Amino acid sequence: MKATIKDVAREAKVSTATVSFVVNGIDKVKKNTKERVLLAIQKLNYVPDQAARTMIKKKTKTVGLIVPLLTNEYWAELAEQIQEELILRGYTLMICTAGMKSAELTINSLLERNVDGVILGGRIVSDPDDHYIQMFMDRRIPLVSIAPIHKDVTSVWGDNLNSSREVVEHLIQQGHTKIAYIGSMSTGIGRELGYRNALAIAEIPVDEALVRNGKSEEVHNFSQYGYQTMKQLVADKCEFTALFGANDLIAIGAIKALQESGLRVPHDVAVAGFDDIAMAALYSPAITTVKQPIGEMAGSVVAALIEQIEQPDGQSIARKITFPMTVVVRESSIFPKGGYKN
Amino acid sequence: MKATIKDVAREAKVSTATVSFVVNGIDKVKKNTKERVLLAIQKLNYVPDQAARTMIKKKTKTVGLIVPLLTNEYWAELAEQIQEELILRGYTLMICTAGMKSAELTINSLLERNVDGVILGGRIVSDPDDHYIQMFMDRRIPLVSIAPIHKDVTSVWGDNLNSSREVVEHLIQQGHTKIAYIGSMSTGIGRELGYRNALAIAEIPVDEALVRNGKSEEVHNFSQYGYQTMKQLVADKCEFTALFGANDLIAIGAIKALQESGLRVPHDVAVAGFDDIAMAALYSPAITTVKQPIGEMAGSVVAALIEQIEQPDGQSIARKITFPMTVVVRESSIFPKGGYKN
DNA sequence: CTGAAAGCGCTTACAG
DNA sequence: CTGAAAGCGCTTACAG
Repeated sequence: MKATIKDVAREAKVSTATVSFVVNGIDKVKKNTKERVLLAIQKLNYVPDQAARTMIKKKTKTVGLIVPLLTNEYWAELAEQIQEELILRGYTLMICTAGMKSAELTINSLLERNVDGVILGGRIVSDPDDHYIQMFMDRRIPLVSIAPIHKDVTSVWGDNLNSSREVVEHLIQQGHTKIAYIGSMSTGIGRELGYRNALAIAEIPVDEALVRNGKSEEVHNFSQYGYQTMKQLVADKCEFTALFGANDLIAIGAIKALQESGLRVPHDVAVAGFDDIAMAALYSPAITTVKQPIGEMAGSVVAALIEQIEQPDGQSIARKITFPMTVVVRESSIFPKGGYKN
Repeated sequence: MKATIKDVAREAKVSTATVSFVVNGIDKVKKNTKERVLLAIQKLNYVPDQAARTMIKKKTKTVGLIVPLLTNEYWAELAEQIQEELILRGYTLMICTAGMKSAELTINSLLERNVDGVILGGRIVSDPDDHYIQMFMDRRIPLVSIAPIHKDVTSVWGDNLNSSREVVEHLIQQGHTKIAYIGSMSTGIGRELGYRNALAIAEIPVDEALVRNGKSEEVHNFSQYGYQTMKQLVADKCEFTALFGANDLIAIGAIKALQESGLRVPHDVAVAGFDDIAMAALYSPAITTVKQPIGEMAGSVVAALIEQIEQPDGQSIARKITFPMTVVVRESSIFPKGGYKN
């Protein structure tokens, strides 16, 4: 049988109020009493019942996270970090993967459960009209996002533009001038702009044939998209000696395609990706990429959300919080001994 | 102000009990009365409070899933599939990653939220004495696991032993006799036994120097573990022409180490992994592995759990449900033209 | 500091 | 059929 606050009170020979004070860290209880209560809690394996608490407080201490999918390591890691941050602050996380058939049901379940707030990991793919965003806002559910998706929603984001510029500048410094770009709607415009800016600063004209941008509907699977797009680039007989892929999975797919076409990386084509997933270091060749400060971003997004939840009258103007990111140079872009053949 | 059942009762001039009967479709109420109540509900925009209901019914329609971590694609996919199955049956999923610092807090939150049931994805790493399993069982929380971790818990599992035997037999058929094994506590004993059985059937004596088994405490990061262990095998000057890694990440880490040591895969060493994560097909070389039927396993584990939740008096004997798995042969183990050098 | 007691909004025996 | 009432497990003024 599950122990209740009454059982603990009886065991510790105090009132339920005192137990409640101890459990909630309200500093009213004599040290001696407190210890007795803690002992009883431990002995009975007491865990407070959230439902009862919720009924009184009208707060569920639950936050929803909507991500496109979990099988992309980037989102998986973000979800882990966000959960960690939330749990330390006493909140529970409910994860929704918006890429599944059941997306609508999952998102609705957030509403039914009366979550205290929602973190949006990018735009909800199945929701072109921001229908859900509007619904959350109508219900006054605090909202925060990982990408700047709506002018009234505070967002946390990496500085995609500048870090993309930096990684492309790294390729340029390696002697490349014919640099291809493979991105998609869902990797965001910032990375493409960074690519274009780097070329502009170096006074290299952009060859639009080398810029490939998949519409998000087409891109369910980044690595496959990278693979197919690179096959296409090769089939189109495009000339290039380097590639900037808008994320690591795209880059890995592209490398696979290059290798199948008999092109070596980095000897024939240098490659850089984005995100620094674990596989970037493990791949062969190890992939030059950009590392996002996921831990910090998770902390920031959680802090912003909890601020909104707990101080609803505070600053309500939506902010954009931008984090710097770091270029990580690895084998896939390093100028090999003997130089490039082109 | 939100309307309560009392407001409705007053409005309809009945008792709260009658309102409750109407709301819950309990057919006890005279048609006339019922209509009056429905009218009042509509007028007041009454929505029952879930928290209050939960407190009495002791059912939250929520299920917890405990996985070691989310950044392993295998667990991420399993989590996605389980969520999909649950949501279609009207349940919400709460995911806990047991590998984080906050593991204890997260698991406790499952108890606080009074989940109706728990799915254990393998043994909880931080819980050597099955303290949590015991706690769930003590509280009569329906429990189901993805690996056979406890004799009283129904489990769903792939047939590790036989599929491991098959993949090692594939290596043997390729002409290999000196086959190394890298596994760990957390990948389970079945895969190692399959390896041993394959050798035994082929009458190849096991060279224990080639069998490496990390204790689970040491193995936080499979790919790194595979990398280091392979470095060690090479440093130990062990003779082998093939490797069976107990999962794909171990295999990938090992390949990385082999390549750094100047050994080519599969020319000098053939490699096979396990799980068929997306990266297995994308890696270079593509990795021979074993594919688990994750969708079916998720469906099965959810069905077993919901059966326990909704028919607690039904079959209570713990079952072991085993799924067959498929060997997927790819480049990393294919005998190259010209044969092996040893 | 600590306890007795009044709820939070709902369900459910138990009477009538 | 319907109502009065006893909880579910917790929090929180209000006394002492």
